[in-house]
Amino acid sequence: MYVVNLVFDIPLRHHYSYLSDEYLEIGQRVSAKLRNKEQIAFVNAIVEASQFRDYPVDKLQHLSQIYLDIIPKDIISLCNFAATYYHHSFGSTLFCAIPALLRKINSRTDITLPQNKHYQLTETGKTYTPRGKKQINLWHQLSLSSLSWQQIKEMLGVKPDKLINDWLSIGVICESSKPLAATITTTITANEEQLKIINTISNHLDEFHPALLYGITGSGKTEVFLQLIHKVLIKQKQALVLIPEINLTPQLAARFQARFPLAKISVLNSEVSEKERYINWLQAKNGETDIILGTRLSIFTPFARLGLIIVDEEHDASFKQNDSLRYHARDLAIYRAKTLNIPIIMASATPSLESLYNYKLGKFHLYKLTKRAVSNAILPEINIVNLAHYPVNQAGISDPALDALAKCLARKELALVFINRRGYAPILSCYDCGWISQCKNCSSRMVYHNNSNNLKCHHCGYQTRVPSACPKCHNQYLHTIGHGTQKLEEFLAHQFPNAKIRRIDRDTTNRKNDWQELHQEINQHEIDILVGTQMLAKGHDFPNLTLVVGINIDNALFSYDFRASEDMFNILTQVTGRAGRAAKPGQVILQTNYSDHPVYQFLQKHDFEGFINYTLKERKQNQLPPFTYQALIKLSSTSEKQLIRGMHELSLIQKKLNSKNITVFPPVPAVMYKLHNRYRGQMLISSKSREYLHSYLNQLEPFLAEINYLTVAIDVDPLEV
DNA sequence: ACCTTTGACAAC
DNA sequence: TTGTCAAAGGTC
Repeated sequence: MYVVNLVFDIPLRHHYSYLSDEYLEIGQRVSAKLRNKEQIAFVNAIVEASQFRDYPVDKLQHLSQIYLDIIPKDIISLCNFAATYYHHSFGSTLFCAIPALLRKINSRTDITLPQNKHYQLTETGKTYTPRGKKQINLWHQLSLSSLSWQQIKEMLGVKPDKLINDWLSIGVICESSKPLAATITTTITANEEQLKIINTISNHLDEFHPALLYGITGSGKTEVFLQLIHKVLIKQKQALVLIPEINLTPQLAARFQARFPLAKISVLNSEVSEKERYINWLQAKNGETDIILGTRLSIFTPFARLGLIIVDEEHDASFKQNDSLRYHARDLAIYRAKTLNIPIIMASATPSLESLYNYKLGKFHLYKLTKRAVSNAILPEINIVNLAHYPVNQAGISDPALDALAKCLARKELALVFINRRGYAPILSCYDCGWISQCKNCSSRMVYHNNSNNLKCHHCGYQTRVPSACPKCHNQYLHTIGHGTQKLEEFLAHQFPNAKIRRIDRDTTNRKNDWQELHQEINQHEIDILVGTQMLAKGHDFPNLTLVVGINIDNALFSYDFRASEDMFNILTQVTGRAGRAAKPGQVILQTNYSDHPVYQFLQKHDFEGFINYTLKERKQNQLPPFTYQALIKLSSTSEKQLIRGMHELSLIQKKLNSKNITVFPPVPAVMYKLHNRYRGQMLISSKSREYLHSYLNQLEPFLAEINYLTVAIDVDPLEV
């Protein structure tokens, strides 16, 4: 008889003990009654019942069921680290890290994995005479190379089990080992710069080697990934590639598959069904998968032989999860690479200040790609249009920008107009009484969408019909304030009636097919002008694009969030990087009221390093990250009264604690005070030392647990302050 | 007397 | 987190 210590999906520190007749593995999935309710749990520890002292053994219950799934040790230790670092309960952390199918009590996990056997012709098989067109064709293919069950199925068009069994029994074919994933059909030569980096990193494949790959847009970072992955595949190891958004996945997956036709590549993101995720999880764990391509959540995928982690667009904020376990996938990836003793490549055209600072501290190795990969491709010329001299029209566009658009149309080349705001106009207002389109759930305005004739809140999703008159004073004439993608699209269609204009934002382009269609249309030169939000900025390659116009880009300059200008610089670098990727030179026009602002000066000179040094200096002066480490205590409640009570209690707690080497800012209402019908407040804690910050949070935690009349969360290394 | 809301507390 | 329990407050 054994006593097992179980981890449940509850936000508590404590774990619970049960009796088991069988010996169980650490990480094994079981179910047991907790508070009279059947729940899934995982084995945290196991001892002989006679050795157990913590609780009277005769009062323990037996666990109910034992499953076959086991969370591997390295994932458990990753969760342990994440739980400690992000001050989240171990139970909730572990349950975040596994496929949803494994979390639920009644889900079917008795899935048979897809067939992955391979077959080849035997010596006798080579003289066999198959009958029928399809069989002849199959036999012919088998005489050329071994084929997988899946490939045979595709050739026959039906389930091949019967034929395979027949041929196996008469000795025509036999099972063969899986062909090497590293087999490449196309070889692509890298340029000198790329080769040098590939060769250097190749020397560190068997050790922890945190590499920051800083490569300008279009410099061919992906080629570096592919060649390094190839080297990892040759060693029969697996690779994990983390990418920020799901938009880019199909393109990237296709490129990887084309390069490694025999590799098993699994995609992992929120579009993948729960069942498929579970299958991916199992296949990566048992070593069948060669490459996982996925969003932040894939950092928790178990691997049998992980050999390399790549974090593409390492600066991207979507690697940070902003609810439940508030982890940063890049940072967990570093931990994972360190414990596995493998290299990790963090790549970006605009690396985060945190990573660059880590390089300056000697923690990361820096590799630079400074040239565009396509020969002759040069960085676009950037023109700053000072709006003091060139006023804008009703759609927010200046004359120089319109001129450039007209010329681009005449050249029959593609133009991109970037405006980071979807909808028609961000506010609808009555000039008579001052009514504005306020959301009833949030402290934000509802955006006017003219195609659906709706007012939509972009924060909570609430929408209403556009009122025909002012709801307050019944004035017939309501006005829009500001510009969005729809307004711009409407204006450009009017201005250039013969141009084919395509709007790209979350309202038009949501599903993966949309992107495929878009790329097809662009490649067939069916589009003249793209109007879109930052969705367009990331990673896409539009060969004929030679003009980029940036509208309404000043918003971020004077934001409450100290990271806003960094984000804006990055997005603009990415957007402008779309222009002139092929042999044609590109031009960028940025409209601003603050043309003297350093951000624009650095942008214009393509001086990322200048911008970084300027921003680092500013951060140092103001004692901000990366020079200090921050944590946010976030409070929220549906009752404003309770929130105020919570903020008051938090400030009392804070005064009681020893805050040596810690700066604690008093609790304040959040910038978005009301969101989705919840009132929100926060307390910022900052310290020059990570250790001090963590020990302060440990001190604070038991007190936070006592504030149980509202939701309290700790956000370590928050990205939005 | 009876019903609903609220806060405190415990889970093996 | 979820669920129970008792006290408190309100209604018929």
